[in-house]
Amino acid sequence: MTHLLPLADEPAPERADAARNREAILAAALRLVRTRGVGCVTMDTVAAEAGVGKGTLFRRFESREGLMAAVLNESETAWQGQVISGPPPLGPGAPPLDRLLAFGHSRLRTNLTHAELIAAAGRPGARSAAAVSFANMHVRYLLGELGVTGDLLMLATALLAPLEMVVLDQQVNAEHIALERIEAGWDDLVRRVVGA
Amino acid sequence: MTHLLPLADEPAPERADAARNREAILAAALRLVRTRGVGCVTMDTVAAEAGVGKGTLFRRFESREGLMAAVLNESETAWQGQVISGPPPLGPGAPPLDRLLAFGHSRLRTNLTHAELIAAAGRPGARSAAAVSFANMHVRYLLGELGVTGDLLMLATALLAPLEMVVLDQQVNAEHIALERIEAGWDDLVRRVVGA
DNA sequence: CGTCGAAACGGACCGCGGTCCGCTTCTATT
DNA sequence: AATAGAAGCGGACCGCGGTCCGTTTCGACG
Repeated sequence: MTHLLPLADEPAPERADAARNREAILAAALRLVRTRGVGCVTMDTVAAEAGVGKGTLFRRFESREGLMAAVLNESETAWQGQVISGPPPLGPGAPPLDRLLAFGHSRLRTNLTHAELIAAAGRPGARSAAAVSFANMHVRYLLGELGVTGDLLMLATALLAPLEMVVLDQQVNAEHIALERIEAGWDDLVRRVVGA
Repeated sequence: MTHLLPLADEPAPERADAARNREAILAAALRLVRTRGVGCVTMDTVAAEAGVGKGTLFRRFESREGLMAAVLNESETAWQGQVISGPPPLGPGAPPLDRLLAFGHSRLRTNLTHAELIAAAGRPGARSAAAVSFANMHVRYLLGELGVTGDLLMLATALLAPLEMVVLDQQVNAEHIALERIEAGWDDLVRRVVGA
């Protein structure tokens, strides 16, 4: 038994080879997604490309959805960076309303861009918890800056909901609504909610 | 060759045995979903229960998602009946705002009740096209009655979006938000949108 | 270093959704 | 009633996601 007491229950340190494999897998997956498209990426393929056994994939990333979520997370993180410290109006420096509007447009485009990946990542992935709550927090913050009062968490959720892929997909692929109209509709919604 | 000219291109009449099988399959699926829960219903099981070959399932209902969508559609239709001709405030007879609020609450509960089935029916099913557009149309109508002006299709979509299962699931299962709060949040959203 | 327990590995294996194709059944027509 | 061919049928078959478990590798400690 080691001498130190487990003050905080750390999430288990992960062995060196494990970390190496995780990275190899993620890299392989990213490469395959880019070259062949999401639909053609099977777990066996990724395993082969990464030079590991299939079992390893599933130990590191729970499921196919989990792996896809991890791949998606790559670009998601970059996007979050833009929001937090990128150039205005998306990043800080612009008036709150401008930022909010820019945020919505950006999210819209981003979601549409990664549509396939988002679908493959599935809903119940760890993606939701992270991505959704980041977006929600940011919108809540901007609503606060705008002086909006009320249940901000609910309000933020309401603003974010129409930007979810389920909704967007229906509008774009089934109803063939133009992007500009969706954007305009969202702007309108925002203005009504903030009471401008 | 028959004598009559195909004035309208009818969707092919469906043979007697085909119709019989479709019904048997649907009934079997419904029964199994009720007794064992959605997760335990495999296509082979349904086929056995209905006394047909597996191939038949896939010819009638495209995919597992399609079959689940058909099962779901059963209760969906009943619900639409309530909205169109049921007792107020959900049905006709109450003031538009009351109807709209009742509509939202009802949809919320219904979605939550059929959560599993909705998940199993998947997004890209024919379910969207029908169910979503019915709801949208109804909300649009009520917004009209309330004298709201603007892009009603977008507005209706915005009001419906927070009631989608993707959003609800996140709120209920991940963030553990109470139902009452979600309802109150939606009511608030509605009031802001209609400008009351 | 050598040792030892835990963690990680890999690939054979399984179940399920989905397809395919040779056989059967229906129905329109005479 | 006979017939022809289209529509439907069924179950063997396939590929993929996911699991399991005997073997290998790591790294903490003496």
